This record gives sequence, C-alpha cells and structure tokens, in this order.
Amino acid sequence: MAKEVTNKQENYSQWYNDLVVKADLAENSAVRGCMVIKPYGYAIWEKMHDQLDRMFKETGHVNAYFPLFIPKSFFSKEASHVEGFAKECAVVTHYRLKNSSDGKGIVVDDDARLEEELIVRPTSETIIWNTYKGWIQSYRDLPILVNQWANVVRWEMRTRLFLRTAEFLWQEGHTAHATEAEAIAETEQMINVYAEFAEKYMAMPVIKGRKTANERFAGALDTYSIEAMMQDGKALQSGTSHFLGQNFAKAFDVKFATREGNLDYVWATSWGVSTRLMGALIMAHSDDNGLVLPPRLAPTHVVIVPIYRNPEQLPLLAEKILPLKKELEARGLAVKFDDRDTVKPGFKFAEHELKGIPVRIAMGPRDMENGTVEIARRDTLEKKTCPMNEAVEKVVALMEEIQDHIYNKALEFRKANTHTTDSYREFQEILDKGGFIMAHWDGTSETEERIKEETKATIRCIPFDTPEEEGKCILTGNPSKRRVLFARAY
RNA sequence: CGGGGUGUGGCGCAGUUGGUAGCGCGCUACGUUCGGGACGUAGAGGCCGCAAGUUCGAGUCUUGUCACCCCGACCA
Repeated sequence: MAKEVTNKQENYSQWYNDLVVKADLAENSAVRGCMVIKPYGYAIWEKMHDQLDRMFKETGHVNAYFPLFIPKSFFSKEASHVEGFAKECAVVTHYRLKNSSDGKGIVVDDDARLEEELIVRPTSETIIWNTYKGWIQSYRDLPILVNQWANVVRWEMRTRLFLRTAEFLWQEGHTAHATEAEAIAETEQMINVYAEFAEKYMAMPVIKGRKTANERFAGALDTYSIEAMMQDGKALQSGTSHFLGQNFAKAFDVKFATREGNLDYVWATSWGVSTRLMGALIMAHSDDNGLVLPPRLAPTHVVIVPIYRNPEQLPLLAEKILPLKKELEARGLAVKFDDRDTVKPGFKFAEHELKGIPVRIAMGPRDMENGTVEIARRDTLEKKTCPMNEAVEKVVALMEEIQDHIYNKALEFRKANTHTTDSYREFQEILDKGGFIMAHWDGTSETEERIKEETKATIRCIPFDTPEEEGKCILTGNPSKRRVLFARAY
C-alpha cells in the first residue's frame, strides 16, 4: 500500500479524517454524527483521562456522577443559559416501545408519552445546580469541588471525528464557593491546569486568555480558554474554564448562611475538556507518515521488531530481546515486542509509524553479530545503531528528548505563523495563508462580528500575557489598549 | 438547515449509445522472500445505498428516499 496520508493534501480536513481512520483511532458509527472510538484511540484517551484526573485531584477535586437526563424545565431557569443551549439537543419524549400492529417491527408507544420531556445533557450545569441546592446551607458546606467524567450530546448540524461529534466524552468540573474571589481563583487555577496538561503532556503550546462577550459560554460572566495552533494555521479551542458568578445560584435558588449570619447566593465555576483534545493532538503533531505521539501520552512507548530469515532464528532473537524488554519496562516504559510472523518488518515499521509509537528498536542477524540494535525515533525518523548494553539508557533518554522536541517544534511553528499587524489588508492576507494575528480591536461586539463576516476570523481570546499598548482598532481605527488574538478556528 | 459532491466485493475505484458487472489493494492456499509497506501461481468474495417507475431488458434513464463527505450557518 502506498503512503496515502499527506498534510500537503489540499484539503486539510480530508487529511485529518484519513489519518484518524488509517491510524485506527475512530470511525463513524451508524448513528448520525456519532463516533466509534476504536481500542487504539481509546487507549490514548485513557492516558489523557488518567493524567487529567490526577491533576484535578492534586488541586483538591473529587469525582461524582450526575444523571444523563435533565427535565426540560431546568433549562428555562437560567435566562442567558437558555439562549445558548435551547437549540441542538436530543429530547426524550416517550418511555416505551411496542410491537407494530402489522407485526413487522417495533414502534413507539404513543400511550407512553412523558409528561415532561427529558433532555439528554448537552452540559450539566442545570441538573448539578439543582442538586447542589440540597447540599448547601452554610458556609461550612463550601467549597464544593466536584468533577464528573461523562458523555454529553449536542445535535450539531455538522460533525467531524473527534472535533465535533454528536456525542462526546468529556469531564466537567462544577464548583461552588462562598466568595467571588475564591470562585475567580478557581476559574484561573483550572485554565492553568489545562494549559499545563496541554504543554507538558500533549506537547502542544497554548495561549491562555479571556473570551470576548460574543464567544463566552452561555450563562458565564467570564470564560477563559486555551487556544492551540494546528498545522494548517487554524486555531482550536482546547479547553475552557468559566466564572459563572451567581447566575446559576440565583436560577436554582442556592443560598447559604455566611460566617456573618447573612444569606448570600453561592459563587460558581465550571470547566471542561473533551475528546476534542484527541483531535488537537492529531492535528498538532502528525506528519505524512502518520501520528506522532508525545511519549507521555503514548499507550506504547517502544516497539521492538525482530528481523529474521527463518522461523528458527526468532527464538535466538527473542533470547536477546526479552531481557531488553524487561529492563525497559522496569524503567517505566510500555514496550511491545512485535513478533508477528504474518507480516514483514517493513510493513511493521510503516504500521508503527502510522500509529505514532515514539521509539522503534529493530534487531536482526547483523545486530546479533555486532551486539547492537537499531534505534529509530518517530518524531525525526532518525535511525541509529547503538550497542546493546547502551540501549536502555539511550531509549530512556530519548523519551524526554522526543517529548521536548515535539513541543519545541510546535512552538516554533506557532511563532513562525503568528503575526502582528496594524493593516487590515495585511490581516486578510495572513489569514489566507493561515496563522494567528495579534491586532488591535476597539472592544465592541459589532466590530468583532463585522471582522468575522468579512474574514471568517474570530477573536480567539484576549491573551493574559500581552502588555498594554496604545493602538487603533484594525477595522474601525477606534482607540484600543491591547492586542487580541485573531484566527480562523475549527 | 442552505450550496456542492459521492453511494458498485473488506478498502479505493472503472463501467461506453440501456444487453445481465470489472480493475487495484486486501483476503485464502502453495512456493520463493524477509534490514523500509515483497513477488509468482492458483482461488474465494458483489441481488451495483433503498423504493417505485419507464423498458423485452436498468449499475446505466426518471422520480422519490436514505446515508456519507466537502463548503457555509451553529458549536467544545
């Protein structure tokens, strides 16, 4: 089979889709807009899940689980939340099926209509705050720092594997606090946790910032996000953390007795990342040979491929390879010995590259004679012959090296494709090539909307770390105090 | 939901003016191979998305319908 995946393909979406399918990560299911996550794809998600879960617990959070179904009336309680989520949702209207009267198949039993429809959760703020009402009476009950790992459903018009599926896996943290300051600190803490995860584990640099009013989560006073650059120069929102103020507490009447004996509404946050991170991982690092996984998220770190002519030679190789495998495992690495005799070495090389395994060790008759192994790294595709007794140290060191190299490569790419401009014409030219733009904006929604209509670019965020500087809005020329991040986005 | 495209063995595709389906990959067996996706030989596998209609005859024409992909609008 010839190499078919290429990021030089005109259509980056197609490239991405092919890669997801060929690397055996996921496929479309029989259900519209839904996705089957295949074992290899799920193994990567599990690595992400485990690490994130660890980080949530380190910051004092605990896991819980809330219902999949939410009574429709809950959505009517928070006005601005209704705005945002009144649309694309799956609705349960009946609770029973029956045999059809013509004896051919099953129909919905019209007599089994629910009095109140249930919404399959698109996000859980409403049902969680309805529950928190019963949990909170005094400042002594606060804070509540709960996270849930769950699936949610949004009946999106247009879906794409991992980036936007009708059903997706995510985690959603929902916290309740006694003070505004504490809630804001939590919101900031969690966007930092996400950024650290993206950069240290996914090897994907991100820009942290605040969303504009237009892009803010429905019901939030403030939304922070991390934005990453994909290899086609487009932005992908990879995680969000919301400061919800007292909106949900007011909507669900969650009051508590303060230390001073007054009644006050609870302050809230919510934050989440989803299987979209898988899409980010794939699009940030992959190349023409397939996936490139950062070692810290690779389900398999090392694959060992034996090379031999006759089946009798395999045990001789295995004799050398198995101790090596054990040693590597003792150093905390996941090692696969690919001793399949049904495919040839060249095929295995290509297959493991497609799956993004960071390091490959090959060992054949030549190595047996010389006491060496061949070590190949996925990120650079470099191959080196190395004495057998140095292999373990070499591979262990490579893990860090590859992790750093992938991150730095992505960072360099982002730097090279991030531009600062004050000219609207140049602004449009840069967008057509793909990339991020730091430009001045007058702070109004109208301007933001117009730029979006004219260029398809949105304000991804107002980065936290940009300095104040006097300038003029890229579109209107009105005064601006700082540059914001513009890009076309997924 | 608007615009465009595609539905034919597991995958990717061809199929002429309508005449009863073919190619490549993959799969099975045997042999030679095995340090970058091997080669030869012999096989297996399809009521052409679904439903009506036109016709002596439909993969091909007509209508309807469904699914998927791409571009928008919506969104993580």
